Amino acid sequence: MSEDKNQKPDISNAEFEVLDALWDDYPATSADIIARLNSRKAWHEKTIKTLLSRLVKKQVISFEKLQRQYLYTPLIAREDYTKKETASFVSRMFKGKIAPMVAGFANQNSLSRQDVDELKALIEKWEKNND
Amino acid sequence: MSEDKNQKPDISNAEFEVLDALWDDYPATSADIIARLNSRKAWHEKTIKTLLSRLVKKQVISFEKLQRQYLYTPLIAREDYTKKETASFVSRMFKGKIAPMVAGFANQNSLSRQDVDELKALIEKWEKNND
DNA sequence: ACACATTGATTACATGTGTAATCTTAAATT
DNA sequence: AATTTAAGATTACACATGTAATCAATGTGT
Repeated sequence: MSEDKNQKPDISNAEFEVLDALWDDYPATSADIIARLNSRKAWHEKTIKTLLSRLVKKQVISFEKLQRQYLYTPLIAREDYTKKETASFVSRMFKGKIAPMVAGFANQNSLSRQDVDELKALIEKWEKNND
Repeated sequence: MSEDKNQKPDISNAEFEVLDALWDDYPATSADIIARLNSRKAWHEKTIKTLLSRLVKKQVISFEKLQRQYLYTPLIAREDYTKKETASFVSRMFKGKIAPMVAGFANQNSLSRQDVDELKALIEKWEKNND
C-alpha cells in the first residue's frame, strides 16, 4: 500500500534559509521573501526563486495564485521541523542524549544566565508533570 | 594573504558515519572500520573505502602506512567537532538559544529522568562557576 | 491596443554526494 | 619465482545543491 512511506523532504541548507524567511510571516510573495533575505544574505533574486520552486516541488511549501504573483505558505510548521531535526541531530551526534549536548555548550561559555534560568524552568515543569 | 582562511571541512553525512566509527577506536585499518560499520549500516566495502579517501583528501583524517594497509587516525577530536556542529545547529534552528531546543525535546517526551538529572547537575556546576 | 515589465518556468552548469566497479600494485601463498 | 589476493587509487555515474541566466506569458502603463 504505502509507497514512499516516510519521505523526509530533505531540505537543503539554502532551501532552509528561504523556508525560514517564509516562516517569519506568511503567506508571502517571492518579493516579500527576497526583501527579507536581502538584509541577511546576498543572494540573487533568481536564486531565491529557484529555491522557492524547489521547495514547492518537494512539497515543503505551497502557493496560491494571486494575479500573476504567487502567495507562498509553508506546509510544515517550524516547530515540527525543528523538533524533528533536533531529534535527528542529537541522535547522530550524542546518541540521542541531550545532556551531553548542553554540556558541550556549557563548557564553551555559550551558556548565559538567561539560558540557565530557562533551563531551570523547563526542568521544574518537567518534574511537575513527570514525577 | 590568507586564502581559504576558515575552510570548514564540510563532512557529508556518509563521511560522518565513517569518521564516527573511527573515533570509536583509533588508529584503525579500513578493515576495522568496515567491520564496525557492518553491524550498523549496509555499506559495500568499496563505499567505505571511498569515504575514507574523501576524508583524507579533506584532511579530516590522516593515515600512516603499515605494510600495505593504512592506519587511519582522526585529525579532529569528536568533542571539538560536536561542539562546533552544535553551535552551528543551535544558531540556525534556534537563533543560538539552547533552552528552546531542550524545550522541544521535553514536550516531545524525549526527556528521561536521567537526562533531567544530568541537566540539573550541569546547571549546578555552571552556577558554581559563573555566579 | 501595444510595448514593457515582471513573474514564474525552464534550462544551465560546476561541484558535492552516495554508491560502487575497475585498475594497479605490492604482499601473501604455493 | 609465479600466481593469487587484497589494499588503496582511479574512474564512474546518477542525483542533489548552489547559483543563476534565459524563456514565455501575463498584467500594466501610456
